[in-house]
Amino acid sequence: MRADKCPRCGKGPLAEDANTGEFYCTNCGYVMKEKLEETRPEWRSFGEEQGGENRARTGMPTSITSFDMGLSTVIGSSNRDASGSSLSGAMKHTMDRVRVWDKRSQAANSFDRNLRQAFNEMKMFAEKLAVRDEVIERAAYIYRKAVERGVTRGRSIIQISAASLYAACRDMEVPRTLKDVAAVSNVSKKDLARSYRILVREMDLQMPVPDPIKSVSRIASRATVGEKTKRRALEILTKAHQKEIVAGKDPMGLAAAALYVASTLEGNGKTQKDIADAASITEVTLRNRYKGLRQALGI
DNA sequence: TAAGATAAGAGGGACAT
DNA sequence: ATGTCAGTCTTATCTTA
Repeated sequence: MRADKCPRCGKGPLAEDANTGEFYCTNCGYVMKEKLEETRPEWRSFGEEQGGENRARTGMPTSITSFDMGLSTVIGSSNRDASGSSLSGAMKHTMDRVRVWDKRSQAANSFDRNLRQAFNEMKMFAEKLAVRDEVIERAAYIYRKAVERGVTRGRSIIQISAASLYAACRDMEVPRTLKDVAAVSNVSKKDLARSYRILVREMDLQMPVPDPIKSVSRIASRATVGEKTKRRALEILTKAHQKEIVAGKDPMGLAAAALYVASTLEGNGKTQKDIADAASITEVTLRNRYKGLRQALGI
């Protein structure tokens, strides 16, 4: 699996630097920008509703989910310049300073260690949630900002990681509920919700209002209702939106209710329980939305 | 058996104190 | 900071068709 030819001089062989894990050409000295394993494209599909046709590429050249942005060159310790002569005293001093900062970029401090751990957690959560890589990138960005602003102080990495991921989903309108994220992250829904709100408040995040329409196909596939019913549910939701009865309501509940109405209208016997289970809400909540929907639309 | 109704409890936002 | 209030969702239980 490992290429052993240098992309610059075409020869080789390549060797791994024991300290940095980087690969370099033993012939010309060319250093790979990436760890070799990450350079090959890796194709996979995401999400149950995309059905596999929506493919994304993993292994970005420089990813902010990598704690040091993938820049991992290390400055050596010998006080010699490129041609091998000794450095002047002033230059030695300068190089010392450079090395200090270089070290700091190597996860030598708690800031980077913290980020690295958080990113690993978020990747694991995201994998289980089957969300696209862009969402992870977004989550990583939010987390980094949160740490820089000191929002995370006194809160667990896991909690803020999960909250960042949830925030990223919200931000990018990927329909994942608090419950979903809580389940994969082992953080209670309550704590997750609280951390999420803290993130939003402390960082003045502007979140789009969750759109029930985005949730419909998710519920539909889980409850195995047909495409026709799904489209009907979408029409119902659009009408409901015009009647302005959707404000402040749980989007999952609305989506589920619309699907239930559509399903009844189409005459394929889905019970309230079927739909409610598929949407991870209670039958009562579904009924309440359903009642409002029927009223507003005169069904 | 499915659908509807009722009641109690939790958690958070808005607003006032 | 703390308390109250209205509104929402959830769970449990009972009734109705």
